[in-house]
Amino acid sequence: MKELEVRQLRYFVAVAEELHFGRAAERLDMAQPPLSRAVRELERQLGVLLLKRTTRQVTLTPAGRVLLQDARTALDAISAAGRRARHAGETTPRLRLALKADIDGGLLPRILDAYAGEEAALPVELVLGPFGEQAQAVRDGRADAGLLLSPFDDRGLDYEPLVTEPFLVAMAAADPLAAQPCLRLADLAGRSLPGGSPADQGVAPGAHGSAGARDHQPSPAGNDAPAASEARSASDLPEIFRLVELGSMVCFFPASVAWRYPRPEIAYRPVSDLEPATLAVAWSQASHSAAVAAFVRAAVTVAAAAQPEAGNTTNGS
Amino acid sequence: MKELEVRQLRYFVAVAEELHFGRAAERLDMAQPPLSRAVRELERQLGVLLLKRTTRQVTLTPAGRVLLQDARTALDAISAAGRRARHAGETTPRLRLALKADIDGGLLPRILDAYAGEEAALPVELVLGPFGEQAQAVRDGRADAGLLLSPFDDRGLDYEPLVTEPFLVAMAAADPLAAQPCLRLADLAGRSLPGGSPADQGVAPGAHGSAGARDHQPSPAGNDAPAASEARSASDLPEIFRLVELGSMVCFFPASVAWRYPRPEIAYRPVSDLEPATLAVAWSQASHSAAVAAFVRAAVTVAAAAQPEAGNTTNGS
DNA sequence: ACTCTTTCATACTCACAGGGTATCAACGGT
DNA sequence: ACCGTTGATACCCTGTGAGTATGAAAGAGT
Repeated sequence: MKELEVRQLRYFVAVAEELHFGRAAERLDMAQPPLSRAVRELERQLGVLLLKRTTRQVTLTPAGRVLLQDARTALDAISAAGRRARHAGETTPRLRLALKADIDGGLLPRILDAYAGEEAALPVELVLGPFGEQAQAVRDGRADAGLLLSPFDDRGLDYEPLVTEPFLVAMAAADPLAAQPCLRLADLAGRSLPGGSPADQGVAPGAHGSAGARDHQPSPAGNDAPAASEARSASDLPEIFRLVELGSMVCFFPASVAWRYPRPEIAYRPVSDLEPATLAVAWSQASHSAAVAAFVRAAVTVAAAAQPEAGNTTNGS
Repeated sequence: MKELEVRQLRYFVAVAEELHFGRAAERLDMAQPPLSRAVRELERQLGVLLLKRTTRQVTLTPAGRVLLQDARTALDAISAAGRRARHAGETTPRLRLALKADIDGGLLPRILDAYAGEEAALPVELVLGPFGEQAQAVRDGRADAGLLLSPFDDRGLDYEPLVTEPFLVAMAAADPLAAQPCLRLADLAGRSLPGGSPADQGVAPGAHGSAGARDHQPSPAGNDAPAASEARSASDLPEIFRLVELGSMVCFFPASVAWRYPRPEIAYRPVSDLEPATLAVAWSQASHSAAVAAFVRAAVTVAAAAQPEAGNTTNGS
């Protein structure tokens, strides 16, 4: 019953995600045979069959699915440990805040102001992630805290809700649907959404936890660069707006984002049967840092002042 | 910027806990020089000084403290991944429930009953942990769920409170303090508590999170046995009761535990300024298993029926 | 049905990293 | 001043993880 190894987990996750030893090996930048051996050895150690292989295809067993989940969180925890330790050693400690540009509900300036006034305040460094990867950034230690929209994968995170606001659908002003003052999801059936990567923006308030957003890591492993440009279908706001104006797609935004981009050619309409978006401040359960605590306090205070009727659901910590 | 290794974290944690390379090496069952080298190499990789060494003593730097925290959670996550995968591969899947004998508030039979009626119910295996190590057992995958008393280290766990009941202090019936119907903490100053291992029973509602209960793992590493007998000062209930009867110490218990051990020679008294104990059902954030969900549902339902006035603070998941 | 291709497994070799032993060097207590 | 304690350095050696070459099995195509 020997010790489990990081290498083994990385290998297994790669294979489990690719469901193909050859591709997985390529992704890991190694040859296929040692990869096969390593996974077999892992199975032997655990006494469990993780993958069902035929010469034509590889599938996960139930135990494999369990391990895939846990291995990902474990690998996150490891990266987080390394990143945080590195960060803690830097000469100028900073608070790294992960957010998606413009989803702060207009609160960010006030939050930063309030935070600057706190005792334990540090200089804030914004970590702009292109996807819905804010939660992941906090989880794996690239950021100390994050502002994120509510259906997010909260494993390993503590969080405090800040403000809740409705989702609006953005569509071409000329769209016949724009005549109605309020829509329902069914009305939008058949309209194309920013598909491919539904992770961007507040699209698809369905996909929670589990797989969903984090199956592939498109950037080459171990790349700490500020998030390589996402060459997806349509991912930056100007491009999305352009497509919306042209009527070739519709898109959901939290109200505060919509207010920030008033465009004559785009109509924003509420959607009656769509869960509202909740902006939350999240941080890793693992780190009890005074700077983070101060930031959370600042954020909650500002949000409470901005939306005084909000409920106060305290969780964890 | 190479990959962090499990071995390195284990080594660092050992040294950080012992603050002594020699002892740490012994604990890791290896020689001292390679340990020193490994830790140095870790520091080099992170570009951070983790330990300040003089020839006479070793101390943690701030970065070292940060890493100690994160390394522990990371190591837990790794063990959990291994244990859960092993468990998922077993032919008879079971729900492993961690609890301390008698702290279930008398709810356990009813909860098990209700659970047995659930769709996704599995045979339940009780994991009796001697310490306050239930949370740890759930965290590192030895158990799928746990019943634990409230101030517990909830990192990595989701939980749902079940019932709240006051702590009582148990003392010799002959004790002069027993004359009073209700005590305050100050009255007990100077009385000896079950010291040494304050982790047992609901003693000391202070020590939360961080270090505290989990610094050493007394049982030999990798031992999956049903928790080796704890040879601490006084850890099993009969022994504790004996000492209480003799007046040589006092001890706190949640009310339901006290009711279960009525003894003529022992007086139970409420303590006015002591936080009540909350029993909670907890499970790992990482595992979204139907069996666990069913158990939580059963537990919450039973608890709600037993204590209908309880508030309903929902958190996570 | 035969073949070709795809894909995972096996056999063998090699290199390096992690561990051991012996020893040194620095600092403290007496 | 000396000795004991404790971490660091030097050197060697073994085990294991990775590569290359090759095999075997199972679909797909004709």
